[in-house]
Amino acid sequence: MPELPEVESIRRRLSRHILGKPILSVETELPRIVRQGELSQMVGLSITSIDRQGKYLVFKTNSLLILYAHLRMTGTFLYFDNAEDRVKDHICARWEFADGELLYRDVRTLGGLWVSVDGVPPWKALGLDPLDKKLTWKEFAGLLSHKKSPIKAVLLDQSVIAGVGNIYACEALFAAQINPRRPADEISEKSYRKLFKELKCILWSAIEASGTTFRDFRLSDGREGGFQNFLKVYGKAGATCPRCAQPIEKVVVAQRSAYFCPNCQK
DNA sequence: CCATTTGTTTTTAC
DNA sequence: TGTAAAAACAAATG
Ligand SMILES: [Zn+2]
Repeated sequence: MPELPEVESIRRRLSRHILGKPILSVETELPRIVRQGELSQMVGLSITSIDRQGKYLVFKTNSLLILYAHLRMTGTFLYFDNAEDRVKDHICARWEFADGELLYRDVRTLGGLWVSVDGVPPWKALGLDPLDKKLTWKEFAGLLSHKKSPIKAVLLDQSVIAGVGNIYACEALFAAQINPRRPADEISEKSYRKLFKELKCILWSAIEASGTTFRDFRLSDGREGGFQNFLKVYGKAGATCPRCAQPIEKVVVAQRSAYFCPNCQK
């Protein structure tokens, strides 16, 4: 499930391979995933930069055209040199360069691509990036602490903080020892300070490890990320808590599964 | 066929 | 009017 670290890992790898190369041809194998415009509009252009906004990827080109992408559950971008073997199944779109090929692969096909020529992004509201160097813990606390919803629901709200998904919300709350069901307005400043620190630490560590491979996620070269080996609670219902050895529980918070230690997280 | 998985948008409720 | 909770939605997998 691509969240901020997985999307960032993809962004970094693609940036090393496709910038400035003319797009010779484009094939749309699953038109349904192109939510706006046509990929064929990109033929002849080259990508000048790749940015990330929350979990969206933003491909700017040497024209006004911008390609936006959201990977949802199982989407990923793959890049292969001409000589390399590559996966053949579940490919939704391909961009051909002189020396290689960019692929969008999506097993469950819930992701989306938007071709925009007016500069209007596909998202309605996106909050701040938790890794924004200018963001302070007090600002972070200010954004969350007036909400009455469970803290986990607020962390997942992309209009508040952009990029955190289920895995890293669970892991950050465990590290900060906060119960995912606790209302956001009942959390102390001290706890918010710890949550902000732990969230950033986990996200940076996950980027360092090239993300988490859980079920379908693969890196841009088809290999797995490494952060799943560092997960403490996500997907570990029934396992013993690494902090207190009590069992990890799985509950539903805001229509999402939440994994936590009832003994450590208050 | 159903449960499960996800983030976002839409709808409903307060 | 605004916020919050719930439902809808996309589609494939086991
Ligand atoms: Zn514990």
